[in-house]
Amino acid sequence: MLEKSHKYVSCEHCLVRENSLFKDFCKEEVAGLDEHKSCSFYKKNQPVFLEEGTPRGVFCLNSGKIKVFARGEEGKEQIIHVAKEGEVVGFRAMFSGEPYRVSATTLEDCNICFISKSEFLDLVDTNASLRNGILKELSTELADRATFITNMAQKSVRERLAFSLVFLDDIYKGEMINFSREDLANFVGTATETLIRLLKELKEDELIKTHARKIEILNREELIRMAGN
Amino acid sequence: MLEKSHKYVSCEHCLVRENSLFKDFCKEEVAGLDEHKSCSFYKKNQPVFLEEGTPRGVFCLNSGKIKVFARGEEGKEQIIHVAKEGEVVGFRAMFSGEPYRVSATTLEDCNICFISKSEFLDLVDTNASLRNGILKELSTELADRATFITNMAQKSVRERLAFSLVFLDDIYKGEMINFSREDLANFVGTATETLIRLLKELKEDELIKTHARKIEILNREELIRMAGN
DNA sequence: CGAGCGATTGAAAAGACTCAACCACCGTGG
DNA sequence: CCACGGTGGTTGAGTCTTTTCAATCGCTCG
Repeated sequence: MLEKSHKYVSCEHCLVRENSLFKDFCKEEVAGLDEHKSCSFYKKNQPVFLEEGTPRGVFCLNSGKIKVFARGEEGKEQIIHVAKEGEVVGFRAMFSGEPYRVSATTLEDCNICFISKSEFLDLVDTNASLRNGILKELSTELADRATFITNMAQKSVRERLAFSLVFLDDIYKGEMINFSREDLANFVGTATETLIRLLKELKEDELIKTHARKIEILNREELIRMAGN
Repeated sequence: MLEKSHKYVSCEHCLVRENSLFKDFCKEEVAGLDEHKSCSFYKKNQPVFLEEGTPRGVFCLNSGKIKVFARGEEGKEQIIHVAKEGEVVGFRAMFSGEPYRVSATTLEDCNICFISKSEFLDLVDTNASLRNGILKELSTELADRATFITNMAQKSVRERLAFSLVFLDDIYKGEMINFSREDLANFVGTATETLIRLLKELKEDELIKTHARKIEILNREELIRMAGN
């Protein structure tokens, strides 16, 4: 059961909009957004959309973090992306004309605004700056994924872990990384046990420190070196 | 040294245009394309564009095949994509505002048409159907890469090889797969020696047959089963 | 307080990689 | 026409990483 309490956030006063695709919207456009969007509260570990489902609109993340993942053969998750405040999630599926090919789930409590597909596509049609932002975003992400593939294919698990920790450190700017071991393993692309063993080594080398499940980065530079790019 | 002989192919009579991004162009638009494009002949193993280079336009593949690849830490190639006749290559970089993040090289002799960045972006601005085609293409490819990442992370080399062979079988429709062992290894994401050993097993199981470097698919169904998706 | 899930550890096995050598084919020049 | 050199393909042996399976621990929640 989806338990969503409504906690309205106006786009006009949205603090994270400046990081989003809608950053260049003028006053009228923002007002238009506000009129057509809805807001929902999602609890931790609640699905936002599911593979195979029909895309009905885009999700603008007002607060909280989300994981986007695909499932491999035996249902094992592979986390493809971690989205944070300000990000618009699920807009790729607006253009593909297909069901979702990935799923998204909240990693913590989230406030998420929803804009319907027709509304969003209207905006794309009429707003050149949004359109260009989307083209740029899609292109950049495509290149990022090429790097991701290369890392997966050529780096050791240890290197990928270092890489992932640095990546997540950016996402959790300021705070400690708050990821279950399983999620972290599914992001790095390894078995949970292997991940835990490697985390232990990093702890012994004083590159990180753990506080229960939370991970604190102690030596970012060395992790970057270890990641090897 | 780039040795290119010019062998002009008009877009109007281009047999592969119907598969390309430009398939919906009307007569006038095709004429416009023709006016602004140039044609070049590329020999086998000739670079089309290089990582770090500045994108100046897009390449429309009239005949031949191209590999698109990233380089890992020690310069090892990871092949991300194989493009065939009709495909437009390099258009992602038109939107990202960054240097190329991947390289492209011909796998065989190719005829390639070139459309400059400004011309291409003009077309995108004025032609909604092209624009939508691009948005769709980018989105679909993004999802494909999510699958690619998942395969890399979760499948064994044997499964990835089976997957790759089926994939290449589609690209080389009708013909045998004509890939160096090293390129194939760099596509599967493994060491050349491992690749050769696994090919040998597939030969013993009569799923494939090799003719010198060329690979003939004997049992596609079983390969699909083996690939596991 | 007990159930249950997530985190952790150990031991053994499997998968893949590296290194080193060898083979086979192909085009070149004598 | 043949020896030569070079590149790409193939094989073998040994090693290391990573996975798997099984078991234990520890904490949180009802």
